[in-house]
Amino acid sequence: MDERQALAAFAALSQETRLQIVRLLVVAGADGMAAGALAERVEVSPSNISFHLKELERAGLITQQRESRSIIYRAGYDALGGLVRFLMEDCCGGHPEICAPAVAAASCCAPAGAKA
Amino acid sequence: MDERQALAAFAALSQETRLQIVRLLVVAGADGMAAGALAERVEVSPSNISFHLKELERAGLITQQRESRSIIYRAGYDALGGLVRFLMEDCCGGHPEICAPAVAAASCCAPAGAKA
DNA sequence: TCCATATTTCAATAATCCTTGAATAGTTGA
DNA sequence: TCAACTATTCAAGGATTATTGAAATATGGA
Repeated sequence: MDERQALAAFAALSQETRLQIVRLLVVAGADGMAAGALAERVEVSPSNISFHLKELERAGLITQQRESRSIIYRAGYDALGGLVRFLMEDCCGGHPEICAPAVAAASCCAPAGAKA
Repeated sequence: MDERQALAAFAALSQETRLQIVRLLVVAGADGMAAGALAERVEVSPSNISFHLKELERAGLITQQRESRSIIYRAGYDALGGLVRFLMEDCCGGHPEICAPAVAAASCCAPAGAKA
């Protein structure tokens, strides 16, 4: 992840519809969701969801895969992780306790036993 | 962290100068940096850095504190952590191994021994 | 008080982004 | 092949955001 990619990713996430899409896909996990299903959930037109999905893909935050008539979108967990890493690089000047809140945040779904 | 705050935060991070500011402050830790020092490092005019610092503060990502003539800015690690948590909420549909890359990302500066 | 330092505010211009609806393209089953 | 379903593309208009330089504010020391 370089600065250019990070900027594109943050820009992608700074729009309501797109942020909702990413969050839905993050929850959906490996199953992903079809474009139409996403459009229903976030209540926007097909053409509008398509516009935003393209933007998210261009930013590298989601992937697409055709499955019969539908196109399934999935969260790009690697890219999301890379984004967090880029933002927190060399953080807190050697005093880990200072940025503990930020670090702890990502233990979101770690299996019991793994700690941040 | 609600959606409104998250959108403001991502919008704030989606601009080159502001992203550089946040990254510098994340590295600076508790010491923070003065507005002028930031302006020098990212090579923009005083008025421009001021504009972007205000934007970052409005988004809740940084804090300011006057110290004699200078105004010292510091990263808001709580807000950054909250942002990550918001993005990853209920992630990966109950399959933690899928979003492991994202979770691992935030072990950035964890003290030796802690791992994600 | 006067000057220098450090930073912010303001107004105007330039650039970018979102929404909308109609038209187009790919896939499937009859 | 035809019709239905699913999704994307395109162009136009409206709205938001960044940059610039000059002027203003706040602080500290002579």
